[in-house]
Amino acid sequence: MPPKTRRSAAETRAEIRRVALELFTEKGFDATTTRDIAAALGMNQSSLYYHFAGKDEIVRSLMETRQHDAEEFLTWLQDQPRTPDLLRVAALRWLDTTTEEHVHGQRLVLANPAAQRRLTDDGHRMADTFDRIVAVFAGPDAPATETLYIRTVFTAVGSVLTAMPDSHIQPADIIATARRMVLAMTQS
Amino acid sequence: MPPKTRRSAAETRAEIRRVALELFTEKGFDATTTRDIAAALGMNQSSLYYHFAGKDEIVRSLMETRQHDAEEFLTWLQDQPRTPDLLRVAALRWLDTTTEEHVHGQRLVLANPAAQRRLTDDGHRMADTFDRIVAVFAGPDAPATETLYIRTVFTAVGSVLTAMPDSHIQPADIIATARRMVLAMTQS
DNA sequence: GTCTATAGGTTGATAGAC
DNA sequence: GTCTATCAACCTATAGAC
Repeated sequence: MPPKTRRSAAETRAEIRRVALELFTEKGFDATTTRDIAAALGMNQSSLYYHFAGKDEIVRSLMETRQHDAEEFLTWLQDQPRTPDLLRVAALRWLDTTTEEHVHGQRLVLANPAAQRRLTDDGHRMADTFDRIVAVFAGPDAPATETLYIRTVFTAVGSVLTAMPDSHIQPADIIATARRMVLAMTQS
Repeated sequence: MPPKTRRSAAETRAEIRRVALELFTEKGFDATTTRDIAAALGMNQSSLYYHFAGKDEIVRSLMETRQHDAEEFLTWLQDQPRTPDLLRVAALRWLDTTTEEHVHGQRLVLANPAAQRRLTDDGHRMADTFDRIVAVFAGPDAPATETLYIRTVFTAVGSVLTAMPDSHIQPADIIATARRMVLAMTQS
């Protein structure tokens, strides 16, 4: 326990992130002003700039990409023998790397698709990696519906969140439902 | 063929809607200015206000809700005997009412979830109707994962669009993939 | 670290000529 | 119907006192 100080810089930074995540997810990034964030914390709008370089930086720090996870997963995937049940095994493995915090991040991204494209060039790299993951199962000559199907399997969490964007749903329930969806869509 | 006039009011209105749909879907509603829309049409920003009362009105006219379809579907659904395959039959029936134009509308909504909540109170009514549809299969005491699963089945088109937001994908392919997803998720 | 004050820039919308 | 001109409102970000 640190002695009763006012509030450390690191704590305040975390508080800003927490409030911003909530507001950006609920009202959208563009519609959320820096004043909104500051007001929710009972502080002045300009004080945010002591902790973050700007509004963009706040949302960027929240849109933690899973780029590294995805690349690691791709490496593993490409080393696997192409057994008939590989799609199921792989999709479940990917799902297992999804933490509750990732679900909150996914919610934020789905609530602000345009902002993600605008502000994170990491979103593009993530999309590239996903293309390569899908390509393991559906080559370049595969029909569009096949590619789409595979892709939907791997983005099951996003599917469930799209069906139920309400932010009070438990991340654990989202993940559990996504698992059931993956199982159903990969029955042989 | 109408005689070579400059451009009728109805035609211009349609053009504005077409361009706005594209921009709102790609850049997002908040990030798209009335100047952007006007520029894409080679006209002045203020001229838009002859055809629409405001920016909000344009997007509202594009977010055509399927409220009527959904209510009609709910009425039909509640009259059906609760056979084991009702979920599959019903989900496919709902899917069959989805036109290509609906897919474009869905894309717009998914690209601007916050704007929909802000500007259309019709979105809430739609959500209510969907709650009642889902309730036919998962009562109030059903576990959250069951409700989520049913909901995901009925929003299959949204799932596929979330997996692949690129706007160059053919609506027919989206619908076909959604059908395959519904079939897989409703195997008995 | 947080405040006040304000600069600097966009934006949605209106008024009125043609 | 479309234009020019303009405004009031709002936002992000900075400067500088405390």
